[in-house]
Amino acid sequence: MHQILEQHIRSKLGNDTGGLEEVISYFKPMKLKRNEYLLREGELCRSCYFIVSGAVQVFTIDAAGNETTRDFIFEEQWLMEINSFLQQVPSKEFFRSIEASQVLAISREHFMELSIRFPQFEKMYRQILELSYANSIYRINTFVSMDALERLRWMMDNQPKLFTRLSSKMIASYLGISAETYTRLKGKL
Amino acid sequence: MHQILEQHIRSKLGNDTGGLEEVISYFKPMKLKRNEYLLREGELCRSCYFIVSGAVQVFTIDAAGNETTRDFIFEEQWLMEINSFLQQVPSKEFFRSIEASQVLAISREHFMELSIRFPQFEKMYRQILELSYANSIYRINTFVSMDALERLRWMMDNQPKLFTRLSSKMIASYLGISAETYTRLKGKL
DNA sequence: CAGGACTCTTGATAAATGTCAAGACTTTAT
DNA sequence: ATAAAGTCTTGACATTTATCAAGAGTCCTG
Repeated sequence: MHQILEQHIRSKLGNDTGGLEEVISYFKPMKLKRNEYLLREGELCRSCYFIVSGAVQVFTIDAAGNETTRDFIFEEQWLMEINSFLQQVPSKEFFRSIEASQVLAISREHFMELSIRFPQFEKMYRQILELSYANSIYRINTFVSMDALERLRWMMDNQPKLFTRLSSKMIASYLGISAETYTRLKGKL
Repeated sequence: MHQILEQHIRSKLGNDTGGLEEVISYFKPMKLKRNEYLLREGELCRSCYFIVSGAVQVFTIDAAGNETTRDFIFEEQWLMEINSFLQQVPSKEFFRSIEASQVLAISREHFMELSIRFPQFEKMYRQILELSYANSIYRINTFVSMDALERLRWMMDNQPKLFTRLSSKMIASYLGISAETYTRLKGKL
C-alpha cells in the first residue's frame, strides 16, 4: 500500500521529494469491508485518509433521515472533513466505505508535524486543497443552476466513470433527487 | 487602502510578517463603480483580488440566460476564480461589483513570486484556501439536502448579514430560486 | 437453500417551484 | 423633472419533483 502512496506523491511533486520515506512511514494502513464508517457526524475527524483502493461515500443525513452525498472518493484520492480536522469541532459528515477498501491514515498531529518539517509535504497539501476547492466550486455552480435532468446530463458528460462503480441509489443521492426520480430521468435519455 | 490589507494580513499571521511591506507593494489599487466587471466568463483570471470596501457578486449565466450566484465577497475578503487563475483556462464565472468598491489586485505572476519568496505569504494563501474550501462544503451540503424554504431559513440563521446588503433579486439568485418564489417564501416566515 | 433485506421500477397523487403576465413602486439616467 | 429601466409583488397555470404504495428481481446471510 505504501508504494502506491509513494508513486502518488512523486507524481504530484516530481523528483524533489527529500524525506519521502519518512513522510510515508507516518501513514498507517487500514482495511475496510463494505459499509464500514471512517467518520460519523458528531465525531472529531482525527485523521487524513489516502484511499489506496476501493471507494468511500461522503454524505450527510438531514432531520428527516435522508442521505445526501457530497462526494465519492476513489483510489488515489484524499479524504478529510476539513473543518473538523483543522478546528477539531464535531464533523457534520459521515464517511462510509461503499466497497472493500484499503486506506492509509495519518493522524492530525503527524500531519501538522510533517507540514512544518517538510515544505514539499505542505506544497502537496496545498495542491490538494486547490484541486478540491476548484471541484467543489463546479459542484456548487452545476447544482445551483441546473434542474435534475441537466445535472444528470452534466454528470454523464463530466464524470461518466461514476456510473460504472455506483448503484442507482448512490447516484440519486449525489444528484440530490429521490431514487424514483432518478429511475424516471433515466427513461428520458 | 494598503493599510487595511496590512492589518488583515497581520490578523492572519500574527507578528511573524517579515517582508510585509514589500508584499503589500505588489497590490495595485482599483476603484469600481456599481455594476463593473472584474472578470467575465471566457476571460482568463489574471489577478487575485482583496476587497477593501464594497461588495462583489460571483455568478454564472446558464444557457437560458439565468444568473446564479455562487458567493458574495465583501470587505476584507479575497476573490479569485481559482481554476482560471491557476491553470490559465477560461473562467466559467463572472465577478461584478454590486456596490461602489475599493479593490487591491495582485497579478498572477507576482502572486506566484511572493508564494515562493515569502513562506508566510504562502501560509496565508493556504489558510484562505482552507477557509474557502470549508465554506464551499457547507454550501454544497445545505444546497443539496434542503428545499428552498429550508435554505432560506439556513441563510437567515447562518448569514443574516447578507440580508442587510443585498436586494431580493440577489438573495433569490444565491438561493437558486426565482425572484417570485423568494417573494412567496418570505410570506411564510 | 430459504428467508429477509435491499434495489429498482412503475403508478397515483401531492407538494414545490418555475414561467408568464401585469401592475405598483423605486431608482437611474438624461 | 421626467422618461426609462429595474424591482417587488401577486395571480394563474405548467412543470418538476417528492411521497407513498406495491411488486419483481437480486443479493446477502445464516
